[in-house]
Amino acid sequence: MDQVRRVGGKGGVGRRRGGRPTLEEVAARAGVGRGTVSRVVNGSQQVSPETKAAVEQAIAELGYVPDRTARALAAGLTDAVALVIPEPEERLFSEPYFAAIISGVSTELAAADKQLLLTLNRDAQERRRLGAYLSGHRVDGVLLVSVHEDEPLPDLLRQIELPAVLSGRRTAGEAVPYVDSDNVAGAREAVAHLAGRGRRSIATIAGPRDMYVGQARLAGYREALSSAGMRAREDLVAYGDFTEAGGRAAARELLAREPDLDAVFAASDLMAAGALRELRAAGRRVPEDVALVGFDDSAVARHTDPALTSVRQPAMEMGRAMVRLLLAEIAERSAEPPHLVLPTELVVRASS
Amino acid sequence: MDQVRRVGGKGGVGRRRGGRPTLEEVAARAGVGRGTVSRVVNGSQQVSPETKAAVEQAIAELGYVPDRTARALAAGLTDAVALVIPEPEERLFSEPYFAAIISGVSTELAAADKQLLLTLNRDAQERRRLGAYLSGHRVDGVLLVSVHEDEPLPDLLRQIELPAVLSGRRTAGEAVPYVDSDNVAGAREAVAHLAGRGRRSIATIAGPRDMYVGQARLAGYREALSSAGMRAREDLVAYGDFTEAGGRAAARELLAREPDLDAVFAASDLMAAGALRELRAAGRRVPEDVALVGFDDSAVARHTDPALTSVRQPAMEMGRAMVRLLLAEIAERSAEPPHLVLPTELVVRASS
DNA sequence: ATCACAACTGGGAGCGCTCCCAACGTACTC
DNA sequence: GAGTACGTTGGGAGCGCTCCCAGTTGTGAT
Repeated sequence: MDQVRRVGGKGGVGRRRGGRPTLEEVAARAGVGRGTVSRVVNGSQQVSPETKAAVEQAIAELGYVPDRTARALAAGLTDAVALVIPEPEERLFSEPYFAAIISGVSTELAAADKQLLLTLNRDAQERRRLGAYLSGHRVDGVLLVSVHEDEPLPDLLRQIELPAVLSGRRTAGEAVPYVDSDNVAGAREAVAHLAGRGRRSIATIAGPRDMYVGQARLAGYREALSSAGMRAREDLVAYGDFTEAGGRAAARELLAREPDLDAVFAASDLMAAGALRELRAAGRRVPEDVALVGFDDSAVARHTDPALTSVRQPAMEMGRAMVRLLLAEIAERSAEPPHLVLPTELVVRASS
Repeated sequence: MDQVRRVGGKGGVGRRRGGRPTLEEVAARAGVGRGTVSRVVNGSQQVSPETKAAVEQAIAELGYVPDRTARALAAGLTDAVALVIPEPEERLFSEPYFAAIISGVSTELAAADKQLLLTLNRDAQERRRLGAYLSGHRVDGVLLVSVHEDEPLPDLLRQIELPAVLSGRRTAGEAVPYVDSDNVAGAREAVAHLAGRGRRSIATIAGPRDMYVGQARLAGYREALSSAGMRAREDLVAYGDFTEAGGRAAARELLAREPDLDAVFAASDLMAAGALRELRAAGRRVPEDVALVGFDDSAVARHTDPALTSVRQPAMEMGRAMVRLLLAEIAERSAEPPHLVLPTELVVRASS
């Protein structure tokens, strides 16, 4: 029986390493020891040019590719990072924000030659299993997107000493490293823009109360009103859940409370799109009767009619920044959890 | 690049994730051998109930979580699957199709307790590195989305004997396992719908010629015309690249060739959205003057004004099916490359 | 009592790699 | 000449697990 060929895997499912050469074989062929090949592969300076050349030739001849699994086991580092998105799929579909984050993360990770493990966690049950997953030593760090205030995962991760970075913070004083966009300033700018156009009765459709991002945008709304010398009226604030349906319901509510409102700032484009529909249904013209501004500058914003003025978040850049922060944390844990707040940009279109 | 490796090798202690218990420690605590613990963890029937209970208690007490890296190395199976999306990020953002595929894949993979490795490959250079990645023994199989006709990856994968499943096929006689939606039938239904509404001059904005999906939808268009007793006119076919801009340019072209066209079937919603803009700009009313149908039933379709009639692809289900096929291939390679073609559904809205 | 056979169980032998250390030059110094 | 320093190098000792093979025990048949 050939031990060389012998492969594991229960149920007879062969190990599929059809003769893939190992470090050892490269070493034999190059006439050097394992350690030397390892040094060459990992770019150590401690190898003489001639030896290096010989090893590289052997690698080329054999078509050797290092086994990352073995490397991970021996070195204790997996060179992989998990991206956790604890959201129902509807949002994943409709919010290009996620796609942009993923794209940014992917780009930056590829540059660092790290791998991306994607985890979509719809429900709490899956979330629980995730803990085991992550402690199963398969990733060096975790990227967490769209965390709710009561999300326990970040703390769990800290407990098992797995570096993590959030996109967005759970609270104002977030204790875990994060990257966020300047939601307060973005909202402020949007509302100031509305005020600047002479709108006097500016309502807002805020995000969920249990998400910092919702609170922040609402705070920006209030700040802008106050700066413009307007009184903040609680009856001009309605809450939505970032969905189109939620936005529509919120708009209906606002219209009922204040039929004369002449502007709406929605904390997401999807909610703005819902509001747009409701305003239309209620016979309001946009922007003539009611100006409308959204948040996210998503594809939806460009396709409504009229196209939505919206606050652009640098989602892709946020993804990249998250990775940079995470890799730094993996290399060396910093004493203070670092964070980064990126600026937003108001994109003015026909709706305001 | 990784000089500051954190311990390992010798001394036994000091490894990265502090006191995570090992199989061996569980064995010691339960007073059994390693093999027995392994059997319990992997659900073997060959363990007496008492022993099993003892081991399970030890596992619970110690909070033991198997190390997947070690398992992968020893067993030769990684329990991970790569999802490769060789697309520029623009499409990833704008086409909810990808998000839906990802979501389906993720769901099905989670159910099988497998991990999802996501790889976005913008350019050919990254694509090349991918080969090494994949042969680096980190995944048991590969899911490939949106493959162009000249994509070499599937064949490369077959060469290194890594099971793969495509979403969509490269050619009519695809030799690699795939899951596809019935593009021909979908297009046929869309065009038949247009003909059924009395449209006589039905143009199409087809997808890229080098993608099977483009060809298939074009074929469906022709079949439907022929079934309706209409002559296929080549001047009523324009090609786009699945983007909005491409759709707009194609619509301009069509309008120039045949000002009297009264319907357009676009091979994607994004192209339909572009066409809608161009039709408007050219003074045509939709649907009164020109009826319009898209493909994909994406979020865009719902947000244009009028909302687009579109062909829905079961993208999420396709993702799930891909995983099922792949897992089957991993378990046991089938002689004939299996494939699955899922039905589409016409969603009629205001544009037609 | 003996034997055959099954049901269990322990632990050796790796999987392919990284780490580290001792050992080897070689080139200087004193 | 011995002594010191340093740049290289080979290979032992694991990393935590699975696989598999010999036990070991228990059971029923002879």
